[in-house]
Amino acid sequence: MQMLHETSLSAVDLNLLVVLRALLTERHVTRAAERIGLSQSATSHALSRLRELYGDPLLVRRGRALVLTPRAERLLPTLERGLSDLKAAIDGEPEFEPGTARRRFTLGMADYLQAVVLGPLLRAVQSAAPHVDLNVVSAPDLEEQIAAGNMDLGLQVSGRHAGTLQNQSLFDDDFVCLVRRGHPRIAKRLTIQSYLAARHVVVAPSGTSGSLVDTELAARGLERRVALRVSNFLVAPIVVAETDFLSTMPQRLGVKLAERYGLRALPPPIELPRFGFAMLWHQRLELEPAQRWLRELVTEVSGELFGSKLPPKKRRSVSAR
DNA sequence: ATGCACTCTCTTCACGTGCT
DNA sequence: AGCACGTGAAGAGAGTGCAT
Repeated sequence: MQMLHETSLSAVDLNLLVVLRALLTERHVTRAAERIGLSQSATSHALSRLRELYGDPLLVRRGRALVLTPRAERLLPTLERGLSDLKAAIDGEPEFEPGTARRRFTLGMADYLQAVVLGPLLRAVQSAAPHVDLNVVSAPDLEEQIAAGNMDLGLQVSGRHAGTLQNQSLFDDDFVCLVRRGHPRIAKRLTIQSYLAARHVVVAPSGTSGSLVDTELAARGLERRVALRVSNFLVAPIVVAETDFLSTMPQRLGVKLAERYGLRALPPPIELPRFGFAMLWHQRLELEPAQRWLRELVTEVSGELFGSKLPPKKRRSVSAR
């Protein structure tokens, strides 16, 4: 037989590793044989084959006892881990136990969603799975990252992805307009005239121009003055608080930011289409217990936060939840 | 699919060796 | 002397490769 480092797995009788584990833990051929249900002679022969396989005596006599060689000492933990993994591979995937599980999930979502979802999600994770940690990244190439296996789950605007990823709708959102209190040209209500007259700060995470709002305005033959384009949703309210700029943004975040920065949140002067958010994941993670737990938790948190649907449109006032 | 030869592993048995 | 490991021979059983 060849030395181990020159062979492939197929050339090795993996049952020998079971014998080896018994030998290394018992340090006694007869007891190892009893443990694995072989005769002493067969176990001794197996030890011979293992010695040839490893090119190392593995167990050497010291008086009446057998002691491990340094190679065998180093081998034992690897052997234990490997056989344990093999057993798990045969027995099947163990259930995910959130109460005791130690692992880190990587989630991808824009800063808007981070601001809205992360707080409640972290509280839910901490409560159900105290040893689970999160990495949250704002990746422009979300779907590629998920497909490449770099992310467990991604959240983004529904209907945007055209790939083969699995997806599930989470919640809908509307638009809201933010202006500072005491804005000189915008009174209680936001009219189309004052909307078009204002300077706008637009959030374009991908850096691209044009948005759903501009498309709707263009359909009516209208155009707004986009005086500032930023890539981060959390910058917009600061600009609005310190200038006479106006920002049109997702309502759920907008209302939250209006409270934080002392801004006014007003309904848009024209009907804008509602949009939704969904979570995306790779097909290969569909049945993985830990992934299923994570998706169920995100769904649950989204449901508790927003319900499945917003109230009917045509609201004339916008309030914080 | 079947039969045959070959290989491998295990078992039993016997015996040698080293240690207490 | 007794115990435990190592080695070898012989036979049984299972798996494999190959020819038919």
